[in-house]
Amino acid sequence: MTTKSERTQQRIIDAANQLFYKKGYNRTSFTDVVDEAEVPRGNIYYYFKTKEEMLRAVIKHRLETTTVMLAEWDKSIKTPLDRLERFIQIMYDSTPALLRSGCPMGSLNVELAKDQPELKGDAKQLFDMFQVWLAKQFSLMGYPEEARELSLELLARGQGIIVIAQVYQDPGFLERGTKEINRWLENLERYA
Amino acid sequence: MTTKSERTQQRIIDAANQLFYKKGYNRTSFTDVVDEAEVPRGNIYYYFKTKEEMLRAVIKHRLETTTVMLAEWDKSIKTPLDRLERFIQIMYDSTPALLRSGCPMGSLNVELAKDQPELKGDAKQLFDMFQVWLAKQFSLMGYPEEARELSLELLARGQGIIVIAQVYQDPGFLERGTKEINRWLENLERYA
DNA sequence: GTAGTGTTTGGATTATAGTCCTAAATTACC
DNA sequence: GGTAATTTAGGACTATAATCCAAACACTAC
Repeated sequence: MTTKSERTQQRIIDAANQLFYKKGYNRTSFTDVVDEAEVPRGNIYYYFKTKEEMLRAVIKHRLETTTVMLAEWDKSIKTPLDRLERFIQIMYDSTPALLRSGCPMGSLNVELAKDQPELKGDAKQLFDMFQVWLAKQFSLMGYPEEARELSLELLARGQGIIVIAQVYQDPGFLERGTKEINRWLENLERYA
Repeated sequence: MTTKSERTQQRIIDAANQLFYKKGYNRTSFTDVVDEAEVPRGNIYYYFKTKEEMLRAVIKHRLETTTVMLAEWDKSIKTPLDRLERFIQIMYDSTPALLRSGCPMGSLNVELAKDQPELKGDAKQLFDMFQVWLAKQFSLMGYPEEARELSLELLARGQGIIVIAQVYQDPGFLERGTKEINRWLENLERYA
């Protein structure tokens, strides 16, 4: 059972998570979080002394939910190709959010990479988690040597497509892009 | 001849341009700009009443210098393939800056797209300028129908590679990525 | 039921941001 | 050379941010 305190903390993390995504980390204020989470002004400092701490909690939360998601995929999806395509699928499924606010992982990294190196290190973990999982799939698919490079290439393709689709507010570009990635993956499988 | 006032304004724009790139727009303060440009605190408001205005001036400046650069390329480089490869070349040449601060155009758009729609419109012009020029090259190369799509694809590839290279601080990935783009362009040329 | 720890409040405090003002200095023009 | 317009200059002002505080409340263990 969860205590009330734990639920409050979770409400804060959820609110911060949303706001960091929609407005960016730096443009999100404590006031924003407090309003969204509906906790009284001063209370938030009981849970997070600084904004950095809050961001780390948000990243931790994202890592946890992603871990669960990937583990489920590992269990429920049998072939590495299908798993990779499932990964691409979330891009397609998230079209509205991606057009509005970009990639939650990519845009956070781009923002923090500018001149907040300590926080950047934390945000990078999000990429690492996907990168390692993707590499495993490529490895299983028959590309153990190229696995890392292929995983980075897949991530890069996704990031690029999302940036351009967002700039041009073009869901079609996102759709064609994901289709093209799937073709690429299927060819890799074919010639493995 | 340039007046002292014009030179001061240019110094401000240059300083803002640099800072917006290195620290991001939102994290750059007037104080930062004032210090970097070495103009007295209050003087800056004689030139730019608001930060938005300053950003627009920076974007205008970037558009102007880019226009000049592309016009020069048009003049000095004969074939569309060579022009496209020249474009890719600047990515490779800018490796250190890209690893440090990302793509000046991409990161600005990603930042402003979050929740500053008015400014986002201005930043988008930077992409437009390249997009139109790239499309022209693809058109000349023999792909008039697909020109726009190919230009977006090229931009997307570039953006993706830069994001990943920055996240992983991996100049090699950037190098291999640009090489791969060149191969793709040469194949397009071959089968035009 | 009382002590003690954990939690909740709202407002106070401090720092920093953006913006404005006014007077002095400089430049441009008749 | 003198007057008007432009530019400089530094500090004042306001808004908003992050952070802290101390008193109240609530729950748990004895």
